[in-house]
Amino acid sequence: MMTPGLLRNELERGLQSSVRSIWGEAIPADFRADVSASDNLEFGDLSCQAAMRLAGIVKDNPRSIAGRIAEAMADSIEGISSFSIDGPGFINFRLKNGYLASVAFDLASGGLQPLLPDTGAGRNALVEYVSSNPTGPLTVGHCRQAVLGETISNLLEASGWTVSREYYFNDAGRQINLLGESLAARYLSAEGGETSVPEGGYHGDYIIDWASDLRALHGTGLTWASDPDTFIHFAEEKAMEMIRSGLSLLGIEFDRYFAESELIPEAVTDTIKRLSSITVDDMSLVYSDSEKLWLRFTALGRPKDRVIIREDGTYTYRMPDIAYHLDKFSRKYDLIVDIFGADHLDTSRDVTAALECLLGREVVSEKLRVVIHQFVTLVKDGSRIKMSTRSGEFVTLRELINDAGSADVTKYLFLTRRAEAHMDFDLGLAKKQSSENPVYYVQYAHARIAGILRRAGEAGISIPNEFSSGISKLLQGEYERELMRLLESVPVDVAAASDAMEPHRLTEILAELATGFHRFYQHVRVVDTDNRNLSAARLMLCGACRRCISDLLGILGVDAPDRM
RNA sequence: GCGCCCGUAGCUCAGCUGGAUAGAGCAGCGGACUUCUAAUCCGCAGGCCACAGGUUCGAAUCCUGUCGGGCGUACCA
Repeated sequence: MMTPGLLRNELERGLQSSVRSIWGEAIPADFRADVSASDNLEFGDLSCQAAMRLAGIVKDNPRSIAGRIAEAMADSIEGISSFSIDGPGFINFRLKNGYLASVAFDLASGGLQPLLPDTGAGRNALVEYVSSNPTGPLTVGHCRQAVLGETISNLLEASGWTVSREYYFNDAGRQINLLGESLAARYLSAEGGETSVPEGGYHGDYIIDWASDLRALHGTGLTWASDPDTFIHFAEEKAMEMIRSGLSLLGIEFDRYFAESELIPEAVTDTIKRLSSITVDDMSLVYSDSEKLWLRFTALGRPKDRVIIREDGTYTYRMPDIAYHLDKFSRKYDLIVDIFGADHLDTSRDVTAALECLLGREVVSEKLRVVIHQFVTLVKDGSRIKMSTRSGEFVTLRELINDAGSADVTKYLFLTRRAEAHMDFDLGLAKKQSSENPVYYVQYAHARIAGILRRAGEAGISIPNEFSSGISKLLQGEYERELMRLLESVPVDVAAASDAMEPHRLTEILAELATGFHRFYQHVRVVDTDNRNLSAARLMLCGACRRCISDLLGILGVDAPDRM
């Protein structure tokens, strides 16, 4: 099967060998003749700009270089019908109609997956995301990360990776203690006690509900002084429950919730031992300062040394985080993906530096990929809202989904922006936006196609079972070709999105597909009982489009409805 | 102060491993439903790509600086 990816590879190889056969040694070893999609149909379907980049190297003008390259292209590449030299020196290629139609046929019959390059080849990837500590419900900020992580996981799976989704949380630190103490305060104050939420504690109303649940279960009489573990465990359980229910609203299921306490007891001490045995410029990586233990991050190229063990003997959170990452590496994954908010950037760099020092720079840079996303700023009535779980001021995931109308709308909205872009989210506009949301535009295209397929079924017309050149001869019209060209580029673009781990590109592709189909629909009649062969051929394009849309929406975790 | 991210149409954002006239959605204006779903399509209008330099045959894209916004700069996570 000639796939869009293979076609481009062969074309690039052909161009490269042609360049080498002409100029030989003058060409740098790493020279690549890239082929990309033409952004304007007038310039053909694919375009190569190697000639312009070679101009300086071989001392000739780009147009003449382009001519020589094209002339030397050995045999014509399967699927390419013609080329031309245009503009300053672009080599433009036109794709054969038969090839375009065959790709559409493959899409219609087997969906997107078989046409995607098998980059992962069954290797194992671990994706860590959300990883919010159990201190309260998931908020708008977590939502972006959850959706990002889930879609990246799906995208990796689409390109052949076996993905494990993991949620890491800290169940041993002082935050959990504070949470327990905050619960105790609510519990006791309901009994008329004077206790108030502790300094730095959690003020959210949800803790009041937990307190009454706790009384229902344990009655009265518990005190923070004598039963701290009861409060802590209850609070943690409740918080995890809230988090899980939030995630289920988004349709997200983790393969594993990894608690810090699950790290074997020696994991952290062993890590410290290993770090202690390392010296950089005759200085130990670990040093003590009276009662505290420091890690010399500055020796690893980081801006500041950090405390790793406090005076009371407890670890600061970088330490277990390093140990946890070592654990991940020891589990023999081929790819380890961390998804973090911008506030974790600095820490993540520290952890990476420590890992590079312990495992070797090559191993870490080969396996570890960190995706950092910027924050979501909530805007209400024109002004920004500062969110904080601790102060109890936040908008939950659930409220957000209710406001936006559905989980699908919410997910799609978050995925239209790239991770590094800051996001303003106007709550007041959420509802208004949702009725004119791009997701409906895409879903509507899908529903329209489903409608055509139903109608065709009633008329006894179906997509051909086998591909033949006769089919492509029926698809010569302007709108057919436009749609086929679009469909042909989808697998390549999806593969690129997967390699870059940039899910927002999928929403771009979807919007293009929907636009392409709506245009096609507007101008071309599909079901026509007087032209059954033509109908069947056009139906094939509809089927290809439908599969592409539903497969892509599937990767985003968004529903592809048959009726709207 | 220092580090990272961002600054593109009225609004929300794509485009950023340099390339052929800078794109989309929404908002605005004007057209298209006896025909497979008008949640659609077609057209018009809208831009010193924050600003100033630099590299290049060629810059929204790369480099430097300035301004503006976000995040971090904890013995919180």
